[in-house]
Amino acid sequence: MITTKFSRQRESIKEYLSQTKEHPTADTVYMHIREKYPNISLGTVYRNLNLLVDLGEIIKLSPGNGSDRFDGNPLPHYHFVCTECSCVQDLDIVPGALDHINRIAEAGFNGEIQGHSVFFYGKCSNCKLNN
Amino acid sequence: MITTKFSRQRESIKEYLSQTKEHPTADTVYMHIREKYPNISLGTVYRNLNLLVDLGEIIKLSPGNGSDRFDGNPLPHYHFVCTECSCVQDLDIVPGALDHINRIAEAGFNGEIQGHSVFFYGKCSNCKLNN
DNA sequence: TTACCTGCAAACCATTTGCAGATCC
DNA sequence: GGATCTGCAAATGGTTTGCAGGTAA
Repeated sequence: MITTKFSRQRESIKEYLSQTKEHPTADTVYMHIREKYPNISLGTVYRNLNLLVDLGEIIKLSPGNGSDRFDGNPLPHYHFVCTECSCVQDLDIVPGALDHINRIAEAGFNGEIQGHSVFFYGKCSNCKLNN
Repeated sequence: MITTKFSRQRESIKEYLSQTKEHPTADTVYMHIREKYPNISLGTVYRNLNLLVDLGEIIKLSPGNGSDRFDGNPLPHYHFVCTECSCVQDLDIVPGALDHINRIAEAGFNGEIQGHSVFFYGKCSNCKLNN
């Protein structure tokens, strides 16, 4: 069990993440929180982001390209990554709509499939228009 | 277009990858190639791995945890990552069996879905037995 | 001969960590 | 008062890169 004490820095990070749809990197979070708490350090941002992930209050995304990103919505959902501008967007997929792929994967596999992580790639609506 | 000259180091890396099922990290590749070419440098291993990826002869996997891994089989297929021992294994999924998820993702999305990357998580057969 | 390739070492980038002091409860 | 938190700066780990000398074609 993880014990925590109140911290205004952590509160601010949580609030920022819950209100943005940008799926920011740790550094972007740092930039934003610094507007309110100019003395906050990048180390504190990383520590709190990891703590919030451990508490299950936010989610960490590792899309492969570059840095990890963070999502204030801890409920299971899927993400899209634009191959042109690298933006990350939530997808509007019915919860459970992809659960069946675990069974497909489990056929002919001797271990135990417990979950999956999926990223969809392509062009976001902006990049689709701009060329 | 990428132009290349023969290199015994690159040949050796390609051969090692085509023959192992370990999905090794760059460092593991380095260890193995060093048995035959003790003077090879890690930089050269990285350069050749990236070159082979660009040539489409191997595939780079980014399972999120720790370092990237490399797969000598460039044909599209899916992977399993063990949450206990972190091993990576090929899954025996019929080619195309998951193509339909792109259409699920595209419903209600304004951009253009061109592909996806999926990792399945759970316990490998070994770790399933050993507890 | 001239790309391309190599080893080496330094640089880079994202992330983590040790420390001494501050803060919450 | 004691555990948790902070800023700072240094350390870490994975990967890339500049350079000067080698090698394939």
